[in-house]
Amino acid sequence: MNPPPSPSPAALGDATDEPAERSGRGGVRGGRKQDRSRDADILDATLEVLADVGFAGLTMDLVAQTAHAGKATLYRRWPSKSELIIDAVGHLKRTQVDVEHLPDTGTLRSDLLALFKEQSPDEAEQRIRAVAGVMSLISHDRSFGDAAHSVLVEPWADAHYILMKRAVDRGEIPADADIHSVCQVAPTMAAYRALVQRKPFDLKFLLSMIDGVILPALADS
Amino acid sequence: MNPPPSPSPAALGDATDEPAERSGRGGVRGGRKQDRSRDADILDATLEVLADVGFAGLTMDLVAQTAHAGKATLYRRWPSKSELIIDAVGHLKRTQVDVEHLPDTGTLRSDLLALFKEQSPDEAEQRIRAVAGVMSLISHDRSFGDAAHSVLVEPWADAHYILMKRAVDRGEIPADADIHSVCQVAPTMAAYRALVQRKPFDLKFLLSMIDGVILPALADS
Amino acid sequence: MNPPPSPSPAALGDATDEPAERSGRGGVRGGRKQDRSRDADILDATLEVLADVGFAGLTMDLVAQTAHAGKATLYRRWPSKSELIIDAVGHLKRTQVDVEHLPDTGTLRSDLLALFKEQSPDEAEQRIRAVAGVMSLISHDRSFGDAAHSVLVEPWADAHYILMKRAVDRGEIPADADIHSVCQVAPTMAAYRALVQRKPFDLKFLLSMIDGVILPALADS
Amino acid sequence: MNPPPSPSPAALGDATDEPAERSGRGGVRGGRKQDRSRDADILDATLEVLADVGFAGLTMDLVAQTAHAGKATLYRRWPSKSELIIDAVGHLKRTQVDVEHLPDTGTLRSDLLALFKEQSPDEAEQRIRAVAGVMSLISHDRSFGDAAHSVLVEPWADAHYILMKRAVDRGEIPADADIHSVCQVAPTMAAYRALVQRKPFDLKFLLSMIDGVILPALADS
DNA sequence: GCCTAACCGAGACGGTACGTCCGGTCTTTTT
DNA sequence: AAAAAGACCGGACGTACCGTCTCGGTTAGGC
Repeated sequence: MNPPPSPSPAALGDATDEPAERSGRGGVRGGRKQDRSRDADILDATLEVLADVGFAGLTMDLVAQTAHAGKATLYRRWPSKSELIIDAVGHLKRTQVDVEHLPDTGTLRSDLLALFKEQSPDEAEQRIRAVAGVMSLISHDRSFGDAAHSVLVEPWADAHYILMKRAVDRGEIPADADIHSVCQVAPTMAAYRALVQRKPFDLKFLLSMIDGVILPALADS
Repeated sequence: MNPPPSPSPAALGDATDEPAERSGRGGVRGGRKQDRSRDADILDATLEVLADVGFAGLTMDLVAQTAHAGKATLYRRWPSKSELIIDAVGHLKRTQVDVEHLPDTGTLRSDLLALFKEQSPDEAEQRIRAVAGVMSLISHDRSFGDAAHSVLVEPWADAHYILMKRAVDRGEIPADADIHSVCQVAPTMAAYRALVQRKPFDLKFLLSMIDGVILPALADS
Repeated sequence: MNPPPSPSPAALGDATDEPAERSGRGGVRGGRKQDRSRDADILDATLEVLADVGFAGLTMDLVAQTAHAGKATLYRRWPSKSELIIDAVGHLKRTQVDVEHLPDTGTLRSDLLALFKEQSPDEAEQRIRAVAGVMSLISHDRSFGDAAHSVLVEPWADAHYILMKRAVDRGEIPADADIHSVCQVAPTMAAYRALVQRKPFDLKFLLSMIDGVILPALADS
Repeated sequence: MNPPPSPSPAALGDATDEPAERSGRGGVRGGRKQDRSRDADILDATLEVLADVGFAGLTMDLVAQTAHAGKATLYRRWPSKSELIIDAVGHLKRTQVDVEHLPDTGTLRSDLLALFKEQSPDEAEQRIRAVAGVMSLISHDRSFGDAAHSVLVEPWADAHYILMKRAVDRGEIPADADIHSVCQVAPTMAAYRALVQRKPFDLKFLLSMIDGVILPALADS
């Protein structure tokens, strides 16, 4: 549903795709290759530091030290602290919803509830705190919003979409329901709650969404 | 529905509540009074700088210079940069929704559309840009989220609530609909769009909300 | 004999001698004064650090920390590390030869020897090590050579000059001797030994100078 | 008088003196030989860079680039930047004084003047600038002082010694004069002038030395 | 002629210091 | 005592450079 949002420092790779364009005399162009395995180390270190000391306490020196890297290595890959953090947040996405093993209880309502209960509160908390801690970056870099969205909302909207599609397939809800719009509601409002209001996405709120908005919106007219 | 969100520089008031504690002889307490007219100048300067260089480029020195004030004058009124900016955002005129003169066209759908078309796109844009520009503060100061919420979402949720209540009253929608939950949907998702995704809250999106979520959710079951 | 070689950060003081030249509206021009007492603190800290860790180990952060100052305070006064160190070396000069109390033994030879023995070997060693440790700066800044010269050679040349003048006055050496040239010999060669060859300025070398060069050059022709 | 100052890259030789310690089976030791012709290229490049940007602006990357060499090639030959520069200075052609063809005009005074006028001002200037430019190294490496001394002072002191010995031989000056000490005076003070004070070693100064110090010191007592 | 090891240019790497900038406090002078 | 101006401390930023290590490729030897 959402294409992989080109995550990482691409500029360098692109530039070296074209060898021997220096001068007419043959293009010697050697040199040690950039060790791309450092990328992941650095991004992991960034997330670790973020979790440890928060955004306010994150410094490039600390990241470099944690990743056992030189600052120059960081700046060779990312032009600024902001870009590094944005990439690191984009790196979070892998740990998310397992679309292959969604709950299948027979009714949409219990499916949605099961999906909510399935996730580890700790992991969710950590993910939200990481993203919330760096909301600062929204004003620095437009693309941060996309990264945050793709981490916090899209996977859940996808999951909701699948659950609703199944409900349509088994005739639980009418085929003409706008499940594309409805599947966005709970994940988006949960993210807003977490990021802006800093209130937990708890069961009470989820129930008000499911029983007050989602299921009524999908019911037979 | 929402209490007036305590808007202003509180630190000072607290400090000056207790004068004359210097010597025992009865309150020597003299000296020049704080010139409260500077408050507005400084807040205006803050907003001006925010508009000019954005949050990332905003410095206290720059605000002081723009307001033709000394830095000490700023810190005498606000304890930190964050608090100043939060106050400045709270200073944005809250004249968004005139609850006394909401549209009344006969159907909920056209009421909602009329409410949307009523607002000046320019003012809305400015308000959103100002708030979005300082989303940074969310990670610094918890209360900023509340300020943003009360500026961007609450007035609209209130308006939606009133319109839906009217629809209930005239029998257009069933009395047992959870209008309290539904009235949050469009304003919240619009704010999320504006703040996180930085996409405009346009008619197309509004229609998908109204026709895909809100009206179905409020229809007879 | 040698005029005080304008030692210190003068640029600022000069600039602020002329008030009210900002704009036509009156020249408000307030602001905290630069605390000149920090100058000496910082120079002392610089010399202390130099003595402790040597030139190679001297960093601006360390100087700032030792002086309990911010780095900005250092850079407000000196434009670079080199300039600071040069000034610090120029600051050494006060501890030197006491021209008022030169030895007076009756003969030039024993006067010169007494002058040599008078000085504390420790202080001399410290002074030489400080200067030698920062000879690096010679290639950075031309004026460093002057500072080193005025610290290491001029006071001694002055002293030698006075001793030789006395010898002329009492008829020990002829009046037409070029004491102005000869008084430079021992101090200059001692400095060269100390700075370039890193050999001590010991008694053996002094005697070879006095008996091999200075006294013969001043003897009756 | 002065032994040839061991000029060159020793580290390599030492390293290759002990081959075949890898495995027990008898010294597999093959491989390409070090291309010693690069040595001179690199030293020349070092001197070129020194002349261009001075010691302060000299970086190993710049030398490598100028010599069209890799940095590893530099460090394979010299263990540090200092050592490279010292070697480069030692590489300066030592063809200053032709001991076989010293002037012989009949008097010591005109011999000394002739020796001074003989040298090309340009070459002398270049040599002094090169050495002065790297005086920095004195604080890093003790042996640099010896290198500078042997380039700038010793050849001239040797020459002066020979001229004075001749003057003794032909009876111009007494045999008991300490010509060993006196022959050091002018060369040393000239070097000090050039290195520390950065003043030229001009005729005026030379005359003050010859007529004010050297000749009086060597005159009959 | 082929294999192997050390060489070579190029440049990424870890580490450290530089000089700049900014937040929040304190000082000087004026009102 | 509050105001404007700006110096002050502390600490992070992004850059530059040293000395090491890695890359792909080249050049001697020994077989």
